[in-house]
Amino acid sequence: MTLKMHRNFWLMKSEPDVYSFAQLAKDHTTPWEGVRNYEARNHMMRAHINDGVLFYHSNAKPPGIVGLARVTRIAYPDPTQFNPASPYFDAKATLTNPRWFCVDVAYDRPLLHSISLDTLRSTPTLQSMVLLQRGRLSVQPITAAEWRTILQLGGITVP
DNA sequence: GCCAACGTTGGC
DNA sequence: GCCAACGTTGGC
Repeated sequence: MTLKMHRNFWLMKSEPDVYSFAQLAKDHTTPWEGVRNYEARNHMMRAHINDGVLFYHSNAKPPGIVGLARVTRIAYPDPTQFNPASPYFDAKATLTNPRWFCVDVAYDRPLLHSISLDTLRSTPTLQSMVLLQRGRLSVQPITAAEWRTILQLGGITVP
């Protein structure tokens, strides 16, 4: 009888003007609402409780990874798709047939050193990061090796 | 604020 | 099912 620990890793982007890592520190946990891209959604639907999350600030100066979070609730229908007042409203979504899903993400810790996009680009072992291949995907998988490298770059010794 | 990259929509 | 038009993302 084996108990396999499934822990996957993700990078999630947010514009700090819209929702920052500092805000997550205050909120402790937040629904990762408003993802309206199928591939990003599909990644979230594969997330497990306790999966590691790299919190990435896009449209920031500089853009980069600023902290760690983790998944605390697996995918469920994103409530904003049903709300006509929300900017994320989707008229084609129904309660019985939702289109969009979100996960809950909890604050973990900041990186000691934020890692800019430039630094990621210039790190040889990170060249195959989805971020560097497919810039626009807002929820993307991170390999265990990339996770370790990034924590090391960020000055985190005990994950 | 610009604009390249690229995902989505909808007419056919 | 193609693909042109359109909208969005996100670095710069």
